[in-house]
Amino acid sequence: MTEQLQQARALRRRDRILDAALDVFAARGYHEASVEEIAARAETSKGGLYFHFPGKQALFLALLEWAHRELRRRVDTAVASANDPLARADAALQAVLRAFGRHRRLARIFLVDAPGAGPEFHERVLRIQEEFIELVRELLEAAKQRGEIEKDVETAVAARAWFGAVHSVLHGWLLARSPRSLDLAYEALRPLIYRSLGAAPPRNEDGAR
Amino acid sequence: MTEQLQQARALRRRDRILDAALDVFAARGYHEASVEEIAARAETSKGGLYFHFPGKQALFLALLEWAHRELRRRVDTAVASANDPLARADAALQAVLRAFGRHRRLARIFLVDAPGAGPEFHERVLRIQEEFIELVRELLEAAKQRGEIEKDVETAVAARAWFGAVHSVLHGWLLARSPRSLDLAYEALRPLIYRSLGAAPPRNEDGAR
Amino acid sequence: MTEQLQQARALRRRDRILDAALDVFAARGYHEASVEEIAARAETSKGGLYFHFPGKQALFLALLEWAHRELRRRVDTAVASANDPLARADAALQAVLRAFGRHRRLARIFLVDAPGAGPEFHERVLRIQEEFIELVRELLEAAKQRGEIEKDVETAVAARAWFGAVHSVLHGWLLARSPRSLDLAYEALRPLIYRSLGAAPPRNEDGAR
Amino acid sequence: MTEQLQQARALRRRDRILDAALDVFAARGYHEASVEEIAARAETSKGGLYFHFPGKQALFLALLEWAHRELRRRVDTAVASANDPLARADAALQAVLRAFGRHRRLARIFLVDAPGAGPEFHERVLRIQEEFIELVRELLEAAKQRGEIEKDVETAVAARAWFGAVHSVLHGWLLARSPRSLDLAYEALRPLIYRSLGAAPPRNEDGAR
DNA sequence: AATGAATGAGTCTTCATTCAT
DNA sequence: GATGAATGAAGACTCATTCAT
Repeated sequence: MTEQLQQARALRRRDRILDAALDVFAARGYHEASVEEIAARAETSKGGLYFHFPGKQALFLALLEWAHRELRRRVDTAVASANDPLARADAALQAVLRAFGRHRRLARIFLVDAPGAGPEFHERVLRIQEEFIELVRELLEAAKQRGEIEKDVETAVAARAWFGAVHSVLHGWLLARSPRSLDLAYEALRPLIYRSLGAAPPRNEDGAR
Repeated sequence: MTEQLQQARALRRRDRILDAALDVFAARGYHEASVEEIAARAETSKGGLYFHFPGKQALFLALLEWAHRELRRRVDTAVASANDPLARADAALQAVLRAFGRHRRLARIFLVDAPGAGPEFHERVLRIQEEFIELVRELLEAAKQRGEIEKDVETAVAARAWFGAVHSVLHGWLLARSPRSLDLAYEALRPLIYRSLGAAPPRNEDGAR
Repeated sequence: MTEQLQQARALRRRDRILDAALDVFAARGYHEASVEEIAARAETSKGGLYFHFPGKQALFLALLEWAHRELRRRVDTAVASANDPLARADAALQAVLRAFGRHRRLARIFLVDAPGAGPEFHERVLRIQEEFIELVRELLEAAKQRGEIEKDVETAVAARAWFGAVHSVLHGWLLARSPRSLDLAYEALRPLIYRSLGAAPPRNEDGAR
Repeated sequence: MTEQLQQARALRRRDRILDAALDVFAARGYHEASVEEIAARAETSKGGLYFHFPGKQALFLALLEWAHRELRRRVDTAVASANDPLARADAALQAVLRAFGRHRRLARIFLVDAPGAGPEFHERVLRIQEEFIELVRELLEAAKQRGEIEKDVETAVAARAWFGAVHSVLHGWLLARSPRSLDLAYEALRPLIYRSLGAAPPRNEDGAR
C-alpha cells in the first residue's frame, strides 16, 4: 500500500512533467526550451526530471509517442464508426483535424517543432505521418475496388494529397489567420475531396457535432 | 575602379557566404549549424562573416529572402506563360514543385528547418506560403468568375488545400520514400485538382519541359 | 534472539556493501564509482547503504581501514615468525608484496586510487605507508645495533628506499607488464637489499611457499 | 607583424593557462579542480581556455607532456655529463629527484594526481616512468658488461627498485615529513645503491652544484 | 575589410545526499 | 531498517558575438 502510494505519486509527477514539457516545448520550440523551465513548471527539480526521463531528447520523444498513441486511438475510433471505406477515410482525416484542433500545443509540437528539431525527431514525425497516409491510402484503395471512386485515381498520390490538404489547413489555422473553426474549414474541404475522387459527396454529413 | 573592384570582391564574398550558409544549414539544420563552420566553408573568418551579415539569424533570413525572390521569379514566369486562370494556377503550383525539386537544400530549409527554428522564421515562412496561397486563390477566383470551375468551390479553402497537397508531396519526396520524380508525381496530382474543382483537365499537358 | 538475528543480518549486509564497494572502487576509481552502482551490486538500495555508512567518503575510508588491519595482521604474523631483525624486515616486506599480490583490487585502491582521490585519502594512505616504513626502520636499526648491517647505513633512508623498491615492483606488476609472479620478483630483489645493507643474504631462503 | 604580435600574445596566454592549471591541479587534484577556477587564475575566460585546449583532460595531458619533456631534457643533460654507465645512471636518478624537488607542484601532479585521475592518465604516467626505468636498466646493463657491477644483478629488477626507492623518497618529501633537502636524502641513498650492485661508491661525489 | 583570439551567458547533465513512507 | 523518489549544487562544455590589431 505504501509502495503503491509512492508509485502513484511518482506517476502523477511523471505526468506533471510531461504536461509541463508540452507547455514549454510548444511555447518555445525544442531548442529554446530549457530543462530548467520545464522542471520549474512541473514544480519539481531538475534532478527529479532526470529521474523520470533520461534527458531532454527522451522527454520530447516521450511526448511524441504519447501524442501518437492518443491520435491513433481517436482515428481508430473514428474509422470504426463509419461504414464504407470512403466515409472511413473521411472520418480519419476529420479525426486528425479535430484532435489537433483541440490541442493546439500538440499541433505545434507535431507540425512545427519536431520536424525542425533534428533528424531523430524529423524522422519520427514523418513516420507517423506516413502511417496515417498509408491508412488513408488503404481505405481509398478499398473504395476504388468497390467502384466508389474513379478507376484512374492513384490512391497513393491522392492519400498524400489529402493528408497534405488537411495539414495545410491546420497550419493556416495554427497561424490564427483564420479564426474560423477547423470543423467549418473541413466542411468546405470535404466536397473538394469527394469531387476530386469522382465520388458523390455524402448528402448531409452531420458527423460534426 | 579600385573601389569597384573592391565592391565586386565584397559581393562575391557575400555570395560565397550565402552559398556556404545554404550548405551548412541544409546539412545540419538551423540550430546545429555553427557560424564557425559556415565561415570556414566560405573560406573566410568569423569576423569576415559578421562584416557582411549582422548575425546568424540575419544570415538565415537573408537566405530565406533570396530563396523567396528566386521562387517568386520562377512562379511569375510560369504564370505569365499560361493563358487562362486555371492553367496559370496549375503552372504556379508546378513551378513551386520544380523549383524545390531542383534545389533540395532550399526545400529542406524552407519546409523543415525554418518553421522549427523559432517564431521569427516560422512567421516568415508562413507569410511566404500565404503569399503563394493567395496567388492561387486569386487565380481560382478568376476562374470561378469565368465559369471554369464550379460555383460552389470556396476558393480560399481550395487554394490552401492544393498548396497543402503539393507541400505534402514535396515532403514525401524529401524523405526519398518516393524516388519517383516530382514531375511525375505532379502529373498524377493534376487530375485530382481539376476534378475537385469541377473542371476538365487539360487535354495533353506538356508543360513539362 | 530476534535482535541477534537482526544484528547478524545487518552485519552481513554491511559486509556485502564493503565487498561491493571494493569491486566498484577498484574497477572505476574513486571518483568514477557511483554510490548507485555500489548499492546495486550489494543488492541493496541507496538508502540502505546510507544507513550503514555516512557517505561515499566514509565508505572508502572504511575500506582503507579494513585493508590496513588485514595488512597489518599479515605483516605482524610474518614478522613474528622470523628470528633476527633483518629476517623480520625481509619477512615484512615480502608479506606486503604477497598481500597485495593476492588482492589486486586492494592494491589498486591503495596504490592508485586513494592517493589521488583527495587530500583526506592521500593523507591516510601516506600514514599507513609511513607506519610500515617505520616498522622496517626499527628492524633495520636493531640489526645495525647487532652489527648485522653496515654501521654507516642510514636506516631511515634505507627503510624508505626498500619500501619504495617494493612499491615500484608492485606498481610494475599492477600494470601487468611483468606477468612474472611477485614472489619471483622479490627473489630477485632480496639480494640487492641485503647487499646494499652490507649484509650477507640468507643462504637458502625458502620463505616462498 | 601584427599577426606575430597577436600570436605572441596568444602563446603567452596559453602559457598562463598552463601555469594556472598547474597551480590548481596541484592544489586540488584533478577531479576537484574546476575549469572555472583555472580560467580565473589565468585571468581569462572559460571560453578562452577552451579556445586553447579542447577540454579539461587535454589540458591536464598537455601539462603532463610538458613536464615529461622538461624532465627528459634535464635527465638527458645529466646523463651526458657523466662518463661511465654507473655514474650516468646515478646522474639520471639524481636529476629526476632534483627536477621534482624544485617543482613541488609538478611532483604532486606526476606522482599523486595523475595516477588516480583515470585510466588514461594512469597509463600515461606509467609509460613515462617505464621510460626512465628502461633508461636506468640499459645503463646498468652496460655497467654489468663492463664489469662495474656484480654479474648476478638482474638489471631489470634493480632499475625498477632504484627508481622506486627514489620515488618513495620523493613521496616522503612531498608529505613534508622530512624537511631535509632532497639532495641530502640522495646523498644517503647513493651508497645503498652502489653497494647493492656490488660497486664501489664514487669517492667524493660533488655532482651536486 | 579581415582576422581570430577572447568573452560569458546559458545548457544539459551528474550524483551524493536526504527523507517521506 | 529499507526503499527509491526527490533535491540541488556543481561542473564541463558550446557558441553567437565582439573587438583589438
